Amino acid sequence: MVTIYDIAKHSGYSIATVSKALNNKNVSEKARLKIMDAVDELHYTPNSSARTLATNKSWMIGIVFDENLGFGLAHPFFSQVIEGFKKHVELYNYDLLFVSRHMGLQQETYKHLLHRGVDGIAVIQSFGDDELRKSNISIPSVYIDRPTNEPGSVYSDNRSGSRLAVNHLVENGHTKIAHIMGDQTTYAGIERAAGFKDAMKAHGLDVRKDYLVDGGYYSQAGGREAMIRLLALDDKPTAVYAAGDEMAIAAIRVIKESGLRVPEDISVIGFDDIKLAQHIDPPLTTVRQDKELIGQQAAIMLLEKINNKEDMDKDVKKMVPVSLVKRQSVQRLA
Amino acid sequence: MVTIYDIAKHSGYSIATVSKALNNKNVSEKARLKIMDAVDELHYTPNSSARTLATNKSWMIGIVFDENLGFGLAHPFFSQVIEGFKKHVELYNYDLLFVSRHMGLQQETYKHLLHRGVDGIAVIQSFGDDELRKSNISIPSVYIDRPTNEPGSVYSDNRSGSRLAVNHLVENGHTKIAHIMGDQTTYAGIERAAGFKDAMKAHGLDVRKDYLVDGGYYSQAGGREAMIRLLALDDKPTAVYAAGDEMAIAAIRVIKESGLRVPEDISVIGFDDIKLAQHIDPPLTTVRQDKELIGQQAAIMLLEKINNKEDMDKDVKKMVPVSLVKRQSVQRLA
DNA sequence: TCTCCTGTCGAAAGCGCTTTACATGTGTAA
DNA sequence: TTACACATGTAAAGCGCTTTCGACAGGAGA
Repeated sequence: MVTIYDIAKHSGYSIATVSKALNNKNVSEKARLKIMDAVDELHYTPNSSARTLATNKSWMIGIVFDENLGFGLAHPFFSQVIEGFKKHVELYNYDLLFVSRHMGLQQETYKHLLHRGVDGIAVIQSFGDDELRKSNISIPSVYIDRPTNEPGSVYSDNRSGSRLAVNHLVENGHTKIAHIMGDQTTYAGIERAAGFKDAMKAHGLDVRKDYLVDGGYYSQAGGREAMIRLLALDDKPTAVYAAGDEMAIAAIRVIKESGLRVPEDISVIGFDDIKLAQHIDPPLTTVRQDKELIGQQAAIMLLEKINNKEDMDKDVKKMVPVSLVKRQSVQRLA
Repeated sequence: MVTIYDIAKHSGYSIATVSKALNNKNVSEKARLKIMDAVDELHYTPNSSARTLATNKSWMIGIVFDENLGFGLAHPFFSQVIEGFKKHVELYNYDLLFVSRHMGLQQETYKHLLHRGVDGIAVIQSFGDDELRKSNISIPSVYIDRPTNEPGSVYSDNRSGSRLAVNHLVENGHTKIAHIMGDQTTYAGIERAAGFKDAMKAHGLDVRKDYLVDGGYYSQAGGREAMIRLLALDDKPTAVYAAGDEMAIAAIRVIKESGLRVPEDISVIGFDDIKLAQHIDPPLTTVRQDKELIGQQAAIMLLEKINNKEDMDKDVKKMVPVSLVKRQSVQRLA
């Protein structure tokens, strides 16, 4: 391995000067040139561990995400958020570190990140009530998709999303609107359900208990079950708003299987706008989360914290707007 | 920051002994216990930079993937492969490092990885003819989805996949079979096209020039264009085999838009089995790539190289099998 | 009793870098 | 000429850890 010593010897300067030249500190132009020549000639690459050790700055950001959903990195929502995050932080030369799952223990993961000396942490996790507990020393961090007691989070405006969905349905003449809820321990699930109720009330509609069904963790299986329960009702809803696209897609399938049509008999609206949404039949009307933007905002917030450690504990929360994407799964009530 | 010195002082042993205790070297049980107590008490976390500097082992694996496709981390194929890769390497305590793109220059990326001191590199990239050029010092690496001049790669059995597709079509009575090719600078594209031709010949069918259209980089846009060209033919094919699901999906859409039906008028078969495939109408029959397995095999190969540096340059290639997933986009020719 | 071995432990060097504090040389002003 | 300021370069310490090598104690064998 070629080190700074080799460059020093080869260029005739001391290692201190070499280091300064490499870091754009004050050295004469002549020295810089000679040193850079040596660098090129010897194919020198600085050693980041040594640098990190000396400066206490790793230029790495740790990513922690929920592994319990079974998708891992391939999660349709997470991966896009992370991509948005990555695009922004790499502008500032940070690399991303994905650490091994440590038996699901947040505490262990945090320790590991501490061990790695990351400059910041982005946690992207929809549920779970335990948080990255800080030890005596703490790392700047940001939470995505869920506000926490810890300072700093960015998430979608879930309530507005529900309002958008309900409004759209009501505008199309629907009053018998059901809601397939996301798990009620998740922030998004709670907010979307609350937003749904509020919006219904705002329209003078009452929210019937039997029209409120739990779809669990946003999976197709959960959506399926929920929809089956709704179809079993004597007085079926004419529209259902699902708190997630996967659940909405499953719901559509169940409706079709039962011999009814979407949207002619029942209108369906989802949440997320995953890639699949536009490809199913009928294309799904849904509330779109701006995944890239969420990632980007989280990145901005985290870099801010990293650079201004003083107010690292300032609790900023950033809500990113959602929008309604009208496709063909909603129809005016006859 | 609490260091090994603090533990030494607190436990009454030297830092050498502390280090040994932490690394399960020979120390008396008594010493180990005392030291571990101190570790717990002081919330000690070892510093990985220091350790890496001393041992020249980082326990990080660098991931390099193609950013030019526009998906980044959210790429439907890549993300699943990487997830499979991650699942395996984390069993051995490796973390994954995603480095910033450096102006698309492989050479820069490689230098950066060298700078980071990763123990190994996984390159997942379907095309591009430049490779991670090694400098004088080289890092164990593995190439995914494309064999290279560099030793070590794992990829799907693309030719067999084409054979599977063609056989299935022929078994269903088709003879007028078109192929929407993947870009012919990509390994997969070349292999699938070659496999297609071989299979056709094996059945005594000739491959017509006008039935061989280029779909570009596996995108829907490319598939769309290719299918339009096929439909413009006087003598239309009764079946089309696309070298990628996205292209197949676009093709189906074009066919429907033209007033024809899938599979009644034209059968379609894809390659990949992305998640979308089962959700479109009609559900797509396709050649399935085992993304998780590819990732896992790559991980196994890389760890092998890392652990047996001697034969790092042994050129192993691993081909992972593909399978045909029959759904409803193929029909027996009337 | 003395010698030799074995098992534990510690001093110190070293991994590759940054940074402080100081030395040196040059030019300028008095 | 002397005095001083400034620009440039360097020696050395230190970041937190591993590892070699030697010291030492205690037990076994003669």
